[in-house]
Amino acid sequence: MIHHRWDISPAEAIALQKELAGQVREESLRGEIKTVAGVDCAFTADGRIVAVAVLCNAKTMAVLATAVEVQPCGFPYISGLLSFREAPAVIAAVKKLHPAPDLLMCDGQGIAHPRGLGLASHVGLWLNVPTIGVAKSRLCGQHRMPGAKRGAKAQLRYQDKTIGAVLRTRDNVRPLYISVGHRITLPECVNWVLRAGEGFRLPEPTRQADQRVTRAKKGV
DNA sequence: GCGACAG
DNA sequence: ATCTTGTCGC
Repeated sequence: MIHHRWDISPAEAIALQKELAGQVREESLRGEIKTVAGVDCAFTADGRIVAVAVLCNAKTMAVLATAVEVQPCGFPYISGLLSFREAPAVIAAVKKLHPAPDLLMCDGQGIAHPRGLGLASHVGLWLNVPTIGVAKSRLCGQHRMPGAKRGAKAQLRYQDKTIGAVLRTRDNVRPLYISVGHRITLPECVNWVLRAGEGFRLPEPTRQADQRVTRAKKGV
């Protein structure tokens, strides 16, 4: 269980990431996964961040509950420091979910990050919950393009290490960048992302959160 | 110095 | 992320 301040400088944030990365655990899921949640953020014109968390039945992906969190947002967007901008709101939204999810999918990288601590890993450590990094584009690393069919995948490599998977979730549609967030293995991440979505590029929990946050944003 | 760069 | 209509393709 980690804890630290969020109102720090970019230089301090980088130092903190290097320190926290060592606490990320890449291990098999424990116990039955009954619920899976997804979270996404949106920003208002007046500088506030809106986060929506959606809890789904892990077997049917039916939506069981949703939670919204709105906060003023201070930290700017800096590639590599995304969690310092979005994690506070994401964490608050997920905490409002009842029951707490058994697995969480975050919109961004997990360990597929230059210092090994993307949004999904940071949130996983903070909440001590298994997380998967589900990103729509690459932050770092190299890879070949996976086949065009749903399920095709390629390794995402960085500094001689496999840090994630480039996964095709729909035929002929841009692949997703999947990586371990915390307390899960890469093969399990790939399986859960595939089983969590059939007709869309994004897995259902993430797609629901993405869709609902856009609407929630208008409501305030 | 040049190019890359999650959301 | 956000500003934004119609349009091409499976």
